[in-house]
Amino acid sequence: MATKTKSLIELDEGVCCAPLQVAPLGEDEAGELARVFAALGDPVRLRLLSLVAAAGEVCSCDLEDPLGKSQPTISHHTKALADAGLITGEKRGRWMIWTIVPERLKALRAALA
Amino acid sequence: MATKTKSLIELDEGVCCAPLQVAPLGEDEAGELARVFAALGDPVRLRLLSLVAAAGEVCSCDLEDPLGKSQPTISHHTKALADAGLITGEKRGRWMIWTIVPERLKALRAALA
DNA sequence: TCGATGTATCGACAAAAGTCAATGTATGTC
DNA sequence: GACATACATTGACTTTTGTCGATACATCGA
Repeated sequence: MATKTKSLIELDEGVCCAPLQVAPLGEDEAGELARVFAALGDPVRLRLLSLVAAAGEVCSCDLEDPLGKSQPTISHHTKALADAGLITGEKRGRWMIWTIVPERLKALRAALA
Repeated sequence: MATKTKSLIELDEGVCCAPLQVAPLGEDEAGELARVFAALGDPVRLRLLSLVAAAGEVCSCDLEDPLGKSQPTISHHTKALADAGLITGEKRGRWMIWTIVPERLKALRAALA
């Protein structure tokens, strides 16, 4: 396999980019970090994330009512959070079960240090 | 003065909202938190923030070259970060000097806990 | 006072994002 | 097999956002 370019994934392994304060972010690092923060930059997604985090695991169907959004919108937001690596989904029967990815949150905290 | 509605400012005083994991975010809290994260959700602003953080203080004029953006665009982004409370500006002569607000970053880390 | 410099604002525009109704696709139940 | 349920995808629309040129404002030096 070719040497993979450094990515945010490394954050999950504790390698982590230099915290903001230390050295100016490169364009690539900034781009990937920004994608994750952008995923948090929507109130509906933040509440969705906190619902998942607080409950441990939640299916999509149990998110519509508390968030007050349509089913396609919920699906849109879960996908956005999953693409950002903040939650992960497992299909269980007809239900899609979402869980948070704590390492990802940890990595974000590190980047803000 | 009337009793002010709870705001993210309180984060700066260590009061802080419950971390994501603990309890579902209210709509107001989510809205304010999302505004801050949205400010971080752009690669140019992230690099701008890291430049300010790494240098301690920077004037707007010294941001155009490293970021490769026009002066109005820099002004636009500094305003966005300042509105989010992540940086603060002080006018010194003809220069606008920007500094990070470390308590704000600390508050964000706490919210992600 | 005049010209140069550093920022902010305005106006315009293209691109991206949030939302939902309609429809498609699995999965489970009778 | 037929129907119901949970979720994803598509298409369309509106709003927001990032960008820059032009312009206005403030400050300093000559």
